[in-house]
Amino acid sequence: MSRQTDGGRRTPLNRDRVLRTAVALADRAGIEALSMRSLAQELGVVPMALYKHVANKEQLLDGMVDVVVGEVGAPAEDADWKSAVRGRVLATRQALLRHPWAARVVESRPGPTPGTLGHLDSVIGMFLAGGLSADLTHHAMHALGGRVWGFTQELFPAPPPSADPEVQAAVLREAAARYPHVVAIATAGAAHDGGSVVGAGCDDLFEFEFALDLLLDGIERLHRRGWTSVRPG
Amino acid sequence: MSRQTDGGRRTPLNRDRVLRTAVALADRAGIEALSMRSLAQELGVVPMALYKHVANKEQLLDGMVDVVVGEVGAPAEDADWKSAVRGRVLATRQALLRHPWAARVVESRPGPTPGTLGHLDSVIGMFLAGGLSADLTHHAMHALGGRVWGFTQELFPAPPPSADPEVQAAVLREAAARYPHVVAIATAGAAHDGGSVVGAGCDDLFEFEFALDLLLDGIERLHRRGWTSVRPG
DNA sequence: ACCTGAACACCGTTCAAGT
DNA sequence: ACCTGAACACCGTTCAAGT
Repeated sequence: MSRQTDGGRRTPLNRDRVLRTAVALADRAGIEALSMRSLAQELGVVPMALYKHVANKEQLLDGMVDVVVGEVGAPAEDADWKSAVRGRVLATRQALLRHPWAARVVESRPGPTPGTLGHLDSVIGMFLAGGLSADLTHHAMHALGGRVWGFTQELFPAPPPSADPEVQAAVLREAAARYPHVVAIATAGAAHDGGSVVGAGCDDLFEFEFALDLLLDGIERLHRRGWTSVRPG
Repeated sequence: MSRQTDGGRRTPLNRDRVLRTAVALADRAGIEALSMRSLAQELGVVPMALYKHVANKEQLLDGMVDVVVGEVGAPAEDADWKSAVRGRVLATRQALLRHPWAARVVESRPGPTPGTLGHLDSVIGMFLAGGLSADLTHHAMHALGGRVWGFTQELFPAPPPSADPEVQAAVLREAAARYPHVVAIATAGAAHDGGSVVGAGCDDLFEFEFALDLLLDGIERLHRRGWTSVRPG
């Protein structure tokens, strides 16, 4: 249904249309369903036609990342550095959440794209504008790591969604014997989500902000102390 | 050369030999060179023979992860919780550094393996033994995120290794115009590595410990304050 | 200038057959 | 019980040819 039917003549391909269709296809069918061949079919075109607009699949993925990065709005101007960074990171998180495949693809890129470099630049600029030294800012960026992109790789994405409550109980009993500590904190920490104990997810935003604030507060403390890295030259 | 030549009769395959050969092949040739077919060839066997010992490639990767996790030694017993966790995390880091592909594969697994669950269990046990509440421990584990595995996904793995110093200078000049903040902290922070400014890497262990200690210190502070998560039930 | 067809060298996995 | 051969339904990418 999304196939082009403009009276036998197709609107000519261009890089932008290729990238946007790829993003839409990955959103709908999952990133594993995105191949040069499936994307070509989606565009009503033969696979080879794509290679006039993207050099190869790697460059296609780079381009898709920049489409998503482009969806992050402009940074706020007025606030202090800490809430400026905080806000920007959380805004990036929102953009990435709209495309479930995006976090994984960003991680998999072997190097920065223009879009991701621009994003890094804007976050670094906030630290520097707040008076942090280039040295502290450098390490702060490393410490934030994946969180600058608005995601954290979780220990494991989702707890197994077992339907039968009897099976759940049996699984839990066996797990408690083998991994007592895991079960202890899973049942304690997940209580707030209201669901069944074993299948309950965590409050992702809470966990994300918990770690983000732990890091930002620590960085602020170092900044106030005039911290510098003392290392052998 | 590594092909079996035991007088025409092959030593029978078993799961352990399949996994260890897969680990060795990934170490030597890279994870992208590991296919069911290349692994079979390495073992002097037809691809289908592997499927008697691992259900599919996913299970092969799970098994490889557990081989690596098995290389992490036993945890230290006596220390306080903070240095116990710190030591265990750094030991895990060492094991993962021996297998460059391992961090990426751990990240890519859709769920925990017995080995990774056991590893999580031991780290959680250290927090609980130190008197942290299950609640705080839960969030602490989330905050540590990938760091419990001994790695952090870097912003980007490696700076481009450009040979010609003239090209380097030109690249730097163009980058400085477009991404001034990135260049500012790259040149400041990388100075300690002694190499050329643009191609210098960072001190990975320093960055890793910087973030790890920021988190552990923050967690310790919350613990001393008797922190609890207050969330709507 | 832009798109196509046919082909190459790969994948993971199946099935039915061999020893 | 364990391994094999042939085949299936895929990949990304090339080359030379079409319009």
